[in-house]
Amino acid sequence: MNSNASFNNGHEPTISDVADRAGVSIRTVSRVLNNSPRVSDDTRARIEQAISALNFRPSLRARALAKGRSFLIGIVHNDRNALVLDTVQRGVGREATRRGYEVICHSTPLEEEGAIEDVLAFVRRSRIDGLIVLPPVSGIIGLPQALQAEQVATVALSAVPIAGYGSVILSREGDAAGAVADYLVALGHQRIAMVTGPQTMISAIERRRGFIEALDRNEVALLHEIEGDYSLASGVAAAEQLLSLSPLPTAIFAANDIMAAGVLKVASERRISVPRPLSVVGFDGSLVAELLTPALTTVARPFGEMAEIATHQLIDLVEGKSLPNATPPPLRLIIAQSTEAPTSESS
Amino acid sequence: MNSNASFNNGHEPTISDVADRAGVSIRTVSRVLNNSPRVSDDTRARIEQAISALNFRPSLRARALAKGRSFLIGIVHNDRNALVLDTVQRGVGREATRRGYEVICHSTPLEEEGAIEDVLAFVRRSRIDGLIVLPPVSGIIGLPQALQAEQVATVALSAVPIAGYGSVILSREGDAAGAVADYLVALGHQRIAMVTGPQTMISAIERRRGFIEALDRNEVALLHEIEGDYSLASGVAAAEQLLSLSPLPTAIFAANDIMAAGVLKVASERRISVPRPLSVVGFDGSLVAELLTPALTTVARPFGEMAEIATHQLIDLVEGKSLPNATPPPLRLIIAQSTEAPTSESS
DNA sequence: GCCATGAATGATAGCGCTAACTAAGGCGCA
DNA sequence: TGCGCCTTAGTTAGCGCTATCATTCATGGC
Repeated sequence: MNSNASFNNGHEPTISDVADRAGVSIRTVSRVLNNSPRVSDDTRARIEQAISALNFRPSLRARALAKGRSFLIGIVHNDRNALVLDTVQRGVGREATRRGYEVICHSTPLEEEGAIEDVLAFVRRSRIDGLIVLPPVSGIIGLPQALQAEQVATVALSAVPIAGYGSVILSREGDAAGAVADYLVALGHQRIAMVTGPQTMISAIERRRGFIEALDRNEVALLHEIEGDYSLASGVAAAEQLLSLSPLPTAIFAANDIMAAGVLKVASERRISVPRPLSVVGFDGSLVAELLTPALTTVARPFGEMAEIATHQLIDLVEGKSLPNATPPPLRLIIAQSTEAPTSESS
Repeated sequence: MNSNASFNNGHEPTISDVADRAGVSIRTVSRVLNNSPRVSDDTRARIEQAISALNFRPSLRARALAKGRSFLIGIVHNDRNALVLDTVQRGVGREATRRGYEVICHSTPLEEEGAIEDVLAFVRRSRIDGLIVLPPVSGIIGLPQALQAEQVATVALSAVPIAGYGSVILSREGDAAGAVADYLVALGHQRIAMVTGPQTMISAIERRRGFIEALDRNEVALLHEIEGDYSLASGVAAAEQLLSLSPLPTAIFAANDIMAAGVLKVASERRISVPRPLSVVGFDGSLVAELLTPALTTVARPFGEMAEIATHQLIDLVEGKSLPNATPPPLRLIIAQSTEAPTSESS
């Protein structure tokens, strides 16, 4: 359509090209670029016109060098976040672009000792201004302190408050797990079992706690629980035990969608159909939930919005602005085909 | 353990700190940093020792400014790549780190017109030195030319050769689809149907072509084909038609795992069990394949290694080295529980 | 009318690194 | 012994911006 061709004399236009064209000094152009108030409307208009005429955009790297900042923010994640990574990156990217930053991603292993060193190496090497840490990496003990020592502003996503981060975007996973319990009890379930996540991980602890506390409030006792490690195999192993109980549970809550997939596998093998006589609930709201048969009732975490909020806070932190308390959107129970009221004879 | 504390006098050590400590000029330090040969072993050793004593690492942004390059490479992907994104990023990150580059990710929408503009805006804004483009974005008509005009080195991952990119890392998806056909025929299937991907997308065209050509070679005619769009809903819709055929197909090949999940859903609804009398095959080797019940026979694409190779080539391109022809690892047929020989009466 | 006041703009020194260009030795060879 | 040559190391001018001064110019109170 319109020829956006820059008047490129062999190189990108620089701030002095703009200054020449507008007939001012580069200092004044710089003021306009930085929204400094001491510029007359007239001059400002002339400069802005020159900027768009030349299709000029300031060099991030020159600005970075002069300002002593990189205008880069990092995301630290783990392959456990694979299913939500794209969503998170989009959220971070939207807000970062709006504010003139770029986003660097780093996938870190989760081995106890190596992780902190790995993250620190990443921070030092890339010279980012700020960092967003996703769970479960955010829950690593000692990481906030290590990052603090490294002088990098950090915002974490987490299921519980953690001291040491510049800010924590909370997702109330315990509450959401409680909502699952309420929902199952409301359907009429009494024999409810749970496959928990690894109790070394904060999110897993929270999901278990929230679920059990809500059952208590409903005066229903947890029939049985088995600890998994969020993997498919552990979901299968847990289900094999739970589905050998007699009488069978009428509902199983798995602490993530992947283990729930394992439960569905074992149920299918044993010809126990879902949702009746067995209801199954997952957690995460990942895209696998709807692919499974039957589609899984699960809890969706609004990672896109959380990421956006986290980025907003992070950049405020980097730029020394005050941090308003952000309230992230709540988690949402997504009811699909894997849950139903228990059959009458078994309730 | 060991205190890695830098002798930080309030700021990161710079090249002149190193020069002072080693008793040489910064020019000589710079030569060491850039592996220039004209430095005596003695001096080099002294400088290297000073570097590690100060825990100095050169500022990427200063180097970027001086060299006129950013040492940043970008990955352009799309939410369709969500399931492999983490793998790709790891692969790219490994090689990029090794060579002193950082990785910026950008998720781009796939609307026909908007995509090219979106990618160009990203390239201009971030000032990356090079770009890796994943399918299906890599297949957008006109994109290679637009990127060429933008002067950014680009390597694409693709199922077919595409003119205009600096280099293309090929995954022979047609061949892999052919291997699926061979495998099904070898099992004894004769009534085989396919759910294709959208025939506007290169990968979808290739998968269809490879599958049908291999069936031809085996002298088996494709019973029926329905075009989907790689979504779950389209998989369901296609399966509803295919499973209304009479006699039923004994095998269905879906062009991606997600549509295959849709086929499993419909099969389950209609109480047609898998793998007998109905075998189902997917494509992608995504982590959903193993979560499904039964676990899906599928084709794994070695994205991690492809990404690593792509990055290697890209950086060679950026640095003006010659490009050796890279042979990416082949795709792999993963045989799981969703396929089996057809029941004798139906073969 | 004169100087304090303040707004608008300019000159210029870095930010930390790279890369011409220069300069200083050490050596072989006539 | 003197000369050019090669190797090694230093000097210094940018890269494109920001930000600290300094400067100019209009204004207004006395």
